[in-house]
Amino acid sequence: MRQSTDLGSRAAAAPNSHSCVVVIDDDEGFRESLGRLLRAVGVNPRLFASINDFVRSDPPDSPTCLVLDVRLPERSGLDFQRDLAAAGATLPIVFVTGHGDIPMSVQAMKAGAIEFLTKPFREQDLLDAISAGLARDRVRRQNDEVLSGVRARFQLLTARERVILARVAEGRLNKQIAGELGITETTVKVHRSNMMKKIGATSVPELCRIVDKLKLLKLLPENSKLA
Amino acid sequence: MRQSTDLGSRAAAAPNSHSCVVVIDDDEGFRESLGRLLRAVGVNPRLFASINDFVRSDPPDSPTCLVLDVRLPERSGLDFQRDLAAAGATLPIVFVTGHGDIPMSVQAMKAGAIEFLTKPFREQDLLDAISAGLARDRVRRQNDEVLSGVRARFQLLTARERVILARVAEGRLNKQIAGELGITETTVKVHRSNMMKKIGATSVPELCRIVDKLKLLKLLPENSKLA
DNA sequence: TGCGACTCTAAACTTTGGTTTAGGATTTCT
DNA sequence: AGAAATCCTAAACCAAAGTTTAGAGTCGCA
Repeated sequence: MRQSTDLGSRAAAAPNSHSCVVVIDDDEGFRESLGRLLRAVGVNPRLFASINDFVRSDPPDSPTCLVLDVRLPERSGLDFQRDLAAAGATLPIVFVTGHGDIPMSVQAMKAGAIEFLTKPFREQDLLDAISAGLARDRVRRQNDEVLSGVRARFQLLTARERVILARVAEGRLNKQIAGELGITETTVKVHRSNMMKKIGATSVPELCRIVDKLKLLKLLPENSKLA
Repeated sequence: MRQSTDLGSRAAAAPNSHSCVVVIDDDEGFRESLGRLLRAVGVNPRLFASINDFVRSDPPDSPTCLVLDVRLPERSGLDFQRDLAAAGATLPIVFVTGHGDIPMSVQAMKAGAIEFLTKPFREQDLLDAISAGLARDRVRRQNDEVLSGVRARFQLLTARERVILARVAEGRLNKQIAGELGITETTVKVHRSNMMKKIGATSVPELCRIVDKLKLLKLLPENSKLA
């Protein structure tokens, strides 16, 4: 039977060399055996006995997938999942547990877990889930990069330029903007020109796309008092 | 204990009068008791003994939530969920089962189920899930309405106008479009003007938003051969 | 106090967008 | 064959966008 992902496939030489699989489980035997399995398919896992051990370690700088036991000595895996979400970290999580129940699995999946496996499980199922998790994190990281770039350029804008940006993206004419802000059309044109250069847009549609990205992060206070 | 949703709350007189809760379960006793519960909180449920009974019935025209047993005589609830998704119907589903396991619940949640409850369950948990499902379907229906309107207007466009639409939304100048299509700028202006009227946009940003909605439905063939 | 950033303005100019009017050529359907 | 839709074009015109140059007023901060 063919597997549909790259992990565990002989054809994939080292497509995951720049990825990070974190295993957190208090059972050392399981941890080590999982470590061997992962190394066998070409990924270099980081093994931890507890969540705190992981939290204290260096944060990974490559696409990451967590393999997490639900029942852990300090915090439970589900609690940790909630904490991560509250902190804005959306790391993909594959839960693995020996003593799970349906409400647990449902809660985990509702909170965005990639997979919820019960021991014993088929190795390929875990590898597939990890592969999916890494793929998701890869996409998230790419989006984050783009977004942080846009956000940085937005920070370069003056208060006035931000207002102009919003109005232009709404489709208002220079004349209308000038009237609404109580300034002349020439001034609007100057601000607009400077804004477009700073934000890095060469056309209005391009500006719209940038604004859409910013809005996803709620960075624009919609209608600020600056108007 | 206070409930966080409208269902089962005394304050909600009839906020769900225009909604449809479909119960599919082969256990008549359970079906009827669930029906009484739902009527008690102000919703008028439709009860079915099998999936085929529901499929043969009139499709609901108001926000809908399915309450589905996983194990059913003909098709399993999970199979039905997959069939619905394949058919493009994204009805919210609340699974209810007496004989579930973790893989089942994980599969259901992965496929977008609202909730997966095991009998016996707390009534309020079910009501909360139904309420969440109805809310999701309400949002989906609103989006669908907007989208079908946009799609209908897009269908009014001629082939040429659709090309112009795409280029304008990309930020191309009339001069560039004319050059790329091998026609004069005047012609582009005429097509563009007609296109804007037909699609119902009064500004380029407005056009961009419309195009974004269309792209979500993959209606625009990106780079068509008409260029 | 003085520098720098921000905001605003005027005037003159070029480019682009948008509309109208008045056609010609082609295809499609009845 | 005739009507309708589509696609194309020209000329002329007005509105809007964008640029440049040059300068004035305000504010905060070193």
